Amino acid sequence: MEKLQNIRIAVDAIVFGYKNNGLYVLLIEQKFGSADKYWALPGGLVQNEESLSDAVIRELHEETNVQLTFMEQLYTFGDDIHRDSRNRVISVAYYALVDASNLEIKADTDAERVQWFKIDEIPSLAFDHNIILQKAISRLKSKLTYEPIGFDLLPEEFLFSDLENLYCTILEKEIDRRNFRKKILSYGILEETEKFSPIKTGRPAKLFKFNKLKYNELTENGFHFEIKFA
Amino acid sequence: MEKLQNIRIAVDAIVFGYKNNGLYVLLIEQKFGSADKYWALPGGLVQNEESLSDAVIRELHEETNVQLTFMEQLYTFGDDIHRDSRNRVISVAYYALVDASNLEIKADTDAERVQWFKIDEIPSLAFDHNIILQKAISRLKSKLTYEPIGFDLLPEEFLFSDLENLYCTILEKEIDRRNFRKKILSYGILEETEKFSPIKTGRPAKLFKFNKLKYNELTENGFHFEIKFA
DNA sequence: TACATTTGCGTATAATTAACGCAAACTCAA
DNA sequence: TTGAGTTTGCGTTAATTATACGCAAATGTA
Repeated sequence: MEKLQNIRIAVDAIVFGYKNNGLYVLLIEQKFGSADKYWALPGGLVQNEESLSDAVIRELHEETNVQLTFMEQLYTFGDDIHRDSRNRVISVAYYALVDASNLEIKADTDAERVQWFKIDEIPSLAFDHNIILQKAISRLKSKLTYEPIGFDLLPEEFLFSDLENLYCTILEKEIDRRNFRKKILSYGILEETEKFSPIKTGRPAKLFKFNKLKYNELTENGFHFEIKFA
Repeated sequence: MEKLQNIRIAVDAIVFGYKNNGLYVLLIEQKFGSADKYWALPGGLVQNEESLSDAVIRELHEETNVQLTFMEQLYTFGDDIHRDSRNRVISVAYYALVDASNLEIKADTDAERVQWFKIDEIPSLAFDHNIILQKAISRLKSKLTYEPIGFDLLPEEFLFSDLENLYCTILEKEIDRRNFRKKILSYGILEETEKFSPIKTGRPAKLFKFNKLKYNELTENGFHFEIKFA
């Protein structure tokens, strides 16, 4: 006869933001006991009557107040049965994007601190969260090349140079500015606005908007977004 | 105060096989009570001291005796909290490939029947297994275009026409035989053998082997497998 | 020996990608 | 007011890759 199943199920969230030409991830500081402090991904146990994605939303709302522009299941971590030393916990990880340009994260509470960390300055995290984060970064990078999720990291209206920088920074690649522009424009998924950048250096730059409706329409007709680099 | 978590965790497997120019999936017949019979994906509850992927292997071994050539996590289904009407069960689904050309599935036991089903002749399955299967098919299709997993569905040594038929059948697309051959050969990931097909119609065809070592080496140097169709 | 069939190699053309030139439109400082 | 510095926005050309075919070679069979 089998023993009763005694496995807990949790969700963890990797929230990415892009600001100051850098990719950031949201971490919280967990306090175990008095001196034991660890930065960790936001997350927690799933409630009995709650869907997995609702659990992620709830945990994020409890710990931060970010407004997600995109969320997707990443992977379920349950092969290392001692990833949490106290109990067996299986974690379903989700990654999400926010427009970080215009965002206040929740004020610190007694229990927790919340903070953006630059992607190349991540400390040692609790549990297997460094591994989870690596997987999220790698997924973000590849998704960026075949779906237009870069726009979910930018403000509603953005400069072409912002988009270009975002791609260069996250994918860590050089890119020909002119070919990149030509390619994206050829897709016809951007809308020009009448507005111009407030930045007062060089030739004034138009602000663009991503036309999601148009993108969906094209996609239904077999269009496939793709950004490749040398 | 929170109620104790009461959620079960299961794994389910989608095992694909390719034979007679068709894509097949392995299903088992589950018996609930006397008259209630349902075809379902192989799977079951995860044991306390067992990794997720071990659980899949174990369940498959208990129910079938297939030899997997590829396995990967697909998705975790836990948003519909009533997907199993008896308890809340979250299922981590894995999909796997086998060389079905030379394979005996386990003899029926009293409890269960095991059978290959052609992908376009799937009955109504237990729980949300039709949805899970759809997701697996869609993942298989897309993965086929950017990773060389087609070879995992074929025998060690195969004809070019087999590979070509596999792609046409699974992706449901026409393809120019000559361009397909040229493209695959240009990658240098196939080895010619000295052997020829036993089929006695038309010009004798060479048998080929997939050179996985060579593929891995190329991949490390930035090579990217890709098969696109018009 | 002619014919049906499938394999294996080749070539011409179209489409796409990569590499780069350069003027336009602004700010700022001399 | 003018020239230097900077960034944007639009082109042009060469290289590469994809697409659409043609056709002979090698078998079995009538």
